[in-house]
Amino acid sequence: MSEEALASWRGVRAEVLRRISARIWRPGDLIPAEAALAAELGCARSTVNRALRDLAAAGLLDRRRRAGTRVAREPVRRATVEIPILRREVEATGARYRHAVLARRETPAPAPIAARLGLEAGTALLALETLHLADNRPWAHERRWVNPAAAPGIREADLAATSANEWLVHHAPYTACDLVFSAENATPEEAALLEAAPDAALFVTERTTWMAGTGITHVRLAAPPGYRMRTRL
Amino acid sequence: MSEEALASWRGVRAEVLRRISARIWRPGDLIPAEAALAAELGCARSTVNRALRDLAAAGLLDRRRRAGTRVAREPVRRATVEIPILRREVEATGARYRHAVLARRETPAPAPIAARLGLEAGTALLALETLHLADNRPWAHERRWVNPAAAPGIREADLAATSANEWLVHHAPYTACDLVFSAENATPEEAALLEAAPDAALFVTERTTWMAGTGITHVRLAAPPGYRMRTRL
DNA sequence: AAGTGGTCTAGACCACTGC
DNA sequence: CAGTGGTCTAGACCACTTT
Repeated sequence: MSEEALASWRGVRAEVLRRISARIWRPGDLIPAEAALAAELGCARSTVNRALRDLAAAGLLDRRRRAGTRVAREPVRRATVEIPILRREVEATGARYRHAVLARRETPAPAPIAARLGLEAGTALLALETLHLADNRPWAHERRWVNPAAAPGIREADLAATSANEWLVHHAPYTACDLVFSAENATPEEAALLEAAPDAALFVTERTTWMAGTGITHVRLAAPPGYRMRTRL
Repeated sequence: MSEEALASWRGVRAEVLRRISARIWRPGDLIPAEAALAAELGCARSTVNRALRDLAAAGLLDRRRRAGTRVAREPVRRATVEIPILRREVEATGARYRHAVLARRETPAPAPIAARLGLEAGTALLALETLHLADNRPWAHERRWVNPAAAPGIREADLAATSANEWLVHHAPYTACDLVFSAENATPEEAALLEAAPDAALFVTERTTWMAGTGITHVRLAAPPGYRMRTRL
């Protein structure tokens, strides 16, 4: 009954988590209102609010005004994945990074790409094909379309020195990003590029980014077997 | 100069984002302290704090006490992926969910599994193999090890009625989770189970969860070609 | 109508760290 | 040591929704 004062939002979060895992509060249960919890735990309501908001963001609680806070019946947990620059990702493994631009041309946007970026079909885009290497071994194969209107200066950039990936990260911040991860069997061409077996299972990342509603770039990255994307929660 | 009062943390966040994308504040730049921004924007410091904390969590800003807040030189953007119950994921596509327990036995933990879960090698675990189906077509193949000591009641649970995935979500909340995503070529057995081509590229999710330091379960889920994991940022 | 969470404020103290 | 972000408080108003 007599709780110590938990005067830190992490402390409150831990206590709430304890009550959930001890099944004092079971899935679907309504838990006390912020004000009641604050009084019980001896802290300010805003401290309780921060703790509960954090747990709701993690998917453990459902909160609605007036309706109160409930322990999620079917927690949809959320994990964060980090999206570093490829060069960083390679260097983090201790390997030396290098990239090679395989193709570069200006071309009207194919319909599916234009649709993804929210542009008129036929808009002039910069199409790039790049191979990223770690210690001279293939790390990822990249196919990219860039909207030059949304990335001023990219036409003049030396993309052989700085990859488009890195150039865009430094020069074209984005406000929205769509990510799709999947597995695909390598085509013969891609298998050769990646020095992988025919039909090798590739880890494919497709990313589309926008700045304030304007499509910046759409990219497809294919990594050979062995690639692992990790995250903690 | 004369800013409107931005008396909402989303407004402050938008304004900071604007200044970053307009390159008023460039990568590496030190931005004004919270107190200065609050004065300039006409709001409380805690409002600015919340906005900047959010942008730092998204990877756009680097913040350190005393050192101040800088625009990240190489933003490591973070996206959140949702981890729903498989049944929910299937039902969200409009399909009917079903699962079949292919194997179930109690077995001493193999060394790698024990190591992952932080248990003594040889601890008695429940080993399960399950096929998840959407409209009677294979959706994912699951291999799971459960530590019964951390999931009391699972031995008695009817896992044919409620999959271990779902049972655990309802009965064993976790505090820590390790996730690894990769692509693997199907073995002949797995290809047959998933009704996929030999060597098909499978999207593999490996998940290990703990409650307060005690390993609960380790699971490997393999999804046939066509599976896509999406997220927005 | 009333009760809930969402947010903002003004002020305060503290932890950390670069000077 | 001084300046920064991190956090807590007490109070307030509001938006939303359920009753």
